[in-house]
Amino acid sequence: MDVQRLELLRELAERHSITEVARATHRTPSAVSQQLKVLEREAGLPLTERSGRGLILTDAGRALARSATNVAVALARATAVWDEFRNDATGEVSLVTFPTAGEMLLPGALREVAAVPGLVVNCTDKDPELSDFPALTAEFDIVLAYSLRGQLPWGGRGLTVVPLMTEPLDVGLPADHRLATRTWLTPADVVGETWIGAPHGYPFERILHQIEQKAGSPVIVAQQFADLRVIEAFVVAGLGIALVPRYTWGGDQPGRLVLKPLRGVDAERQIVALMRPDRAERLAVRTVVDVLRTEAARVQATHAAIAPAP
Amino acid sequence: MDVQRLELLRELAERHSITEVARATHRTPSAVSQQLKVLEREAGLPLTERSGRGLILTDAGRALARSATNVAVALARATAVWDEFRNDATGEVSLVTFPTAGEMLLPGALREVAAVPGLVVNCTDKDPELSDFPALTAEFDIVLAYSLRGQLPWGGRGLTVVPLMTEPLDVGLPADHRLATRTWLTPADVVGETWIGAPHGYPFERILHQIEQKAGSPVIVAQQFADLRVIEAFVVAGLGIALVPRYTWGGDQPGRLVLKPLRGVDAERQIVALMRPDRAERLAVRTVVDVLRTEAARVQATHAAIAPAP
DNA sequence: ACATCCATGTAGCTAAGCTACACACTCCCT
DNA sequence: AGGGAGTGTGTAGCTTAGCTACATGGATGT
Repeated sequence: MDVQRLELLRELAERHSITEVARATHRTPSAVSQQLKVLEREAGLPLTERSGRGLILTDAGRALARSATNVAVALARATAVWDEFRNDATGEVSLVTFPTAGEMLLPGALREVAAVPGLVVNCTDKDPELSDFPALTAEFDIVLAYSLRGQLPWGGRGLTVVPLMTEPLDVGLPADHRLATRTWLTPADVVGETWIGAPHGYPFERILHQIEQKAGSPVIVAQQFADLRVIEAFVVAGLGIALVPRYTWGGDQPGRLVLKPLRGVDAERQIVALMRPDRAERLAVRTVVDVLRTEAARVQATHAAIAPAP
Repeated sequence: MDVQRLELLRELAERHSITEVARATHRTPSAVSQQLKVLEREAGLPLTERSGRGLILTDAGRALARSATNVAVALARATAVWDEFRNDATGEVSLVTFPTAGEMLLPGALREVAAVPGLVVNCTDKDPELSDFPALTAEFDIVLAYSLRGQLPWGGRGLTVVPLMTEPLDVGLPADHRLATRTWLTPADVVGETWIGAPHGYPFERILHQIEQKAGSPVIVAQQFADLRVIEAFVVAGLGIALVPRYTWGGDQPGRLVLKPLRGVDAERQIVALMRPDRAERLAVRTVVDVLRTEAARVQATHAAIAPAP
């Protein structure tokens, strides 16, 4: 069976539209349609069926698309093998990050990457809801994503996930707050406070729910911001307290914002690299991921040194 | 990378000659040569080098050929997936067997296979030396082979090996032999006898060596035959004793030939199905192998019932 | 030294797969 | 209801990858 056609089917499984597949593969929709029709004839059973004006895969189609992924992985691994033979981690790698990880990891990582000649990394930042991370793998080689402990929204979807670090989420307080002298806090300590929260779909929301459950009373969320800088400004202004990622909080509020660890709830997030399995095999991609891993370890070690965990 | 070209490289790794690859893939040598040249240009480094009038693979070429096998496996698995969807174990499967296994397993197995419409099995028999079994996988989908315990001549070569049964090798005696009343024998019992052996490269030879080692004196091998029927005839004629596979000995010498188990040496052989990994994934091939496995179990159970092991 | 077997060039053809355009269908919005 | 914008799918025609047929040059062995 022709592997190109399988590839098209696999793209269709992700993009849910022939037009989109055509755009992604630099082809005409007609060409895609024709090739899928040939594939269907060879298979001898329907792989797609119309649903409204788009079309969706049948069970057989989905199963075949899954196999197609394995083929793509084997193929990518083959090209990686000979890239290794030439020691040639060359090419373009596209990466999308959420803001805080971009700030924390990318500058250091890209400095390392610059040492590899011919390796180009194109970065963008997006601030998606938690559930939207997997969809980005269709567009980008590497997706920096986060999740809370135990929660794996990208499990079972056949994506490759490489853990980079786990980052504690502390409680950010103004320096003159009544709790600012404590070494650590419990849900009961903070449940009565006014909170600066995050919009729906962001993980911090879940931790506030945990605090409510542990303390037995609801928290008061005054504002909801996606941008951490804004949140920090509000905290410093005394308008509330907030959950702040320990390694990521801004140095632009020195002395005016203090972080206190939270005990009794799983207050940490996992930062991972999320990839389509075939793309994860490319030597250039693997090189970038390796750099990210060491950079993450470096950041974590640095913070542990200057402020040892309680 | 084009998978067809990788396939050609893989064939070249096995057949060691462009002409042979061309013959096997129904192409002209020129076409094969051109495609390999394209592959080499894409790879950016030499994959083959001339050796005399033929050519051999470079290290890079071999590594790439190995990856090509994984691609072929993934691809074969994909076509198997949709064959399963259609419940369509159709096609031709070629099989080569050594004589005794062919006699023991194939009639029953092919009767089972006949129940699957559209599944055709083409069988041949060959009586190769032990070391020649792997080469046959280039030509046949399934190779029935045997090996002694602990010995795996086809390990590390990337072949798929499915165990079918382990068959004890007993000592065949004429019915009026002085040892014919014993229930089992030791190396010391039989080392002084005159033996009918097998030619070089056959596994029985190794067991005779083991007998010599255990008993401490050399055995006398009078004749060397490959065909078991001939051996049995010589034994019945009182010209010597011989190692005889327990499940395979002929019923054409009823009462005139008795088998006695041998203790103290590893007197058994493993009968396995040997396949190229990609071919092993074909649904039709897997179906035939499954039938062979159950048939082997049936034969083994039947013998255990009529003559329980000591 | 000649015959033989090999890989590999070159010219030319066939057919797979693309684009461009036209058409049919579903949805949504006024 | 009825366009308009979205979808997938046919048809005609072209481009080119990849094949065959034949010729060439190097290595082997008698």
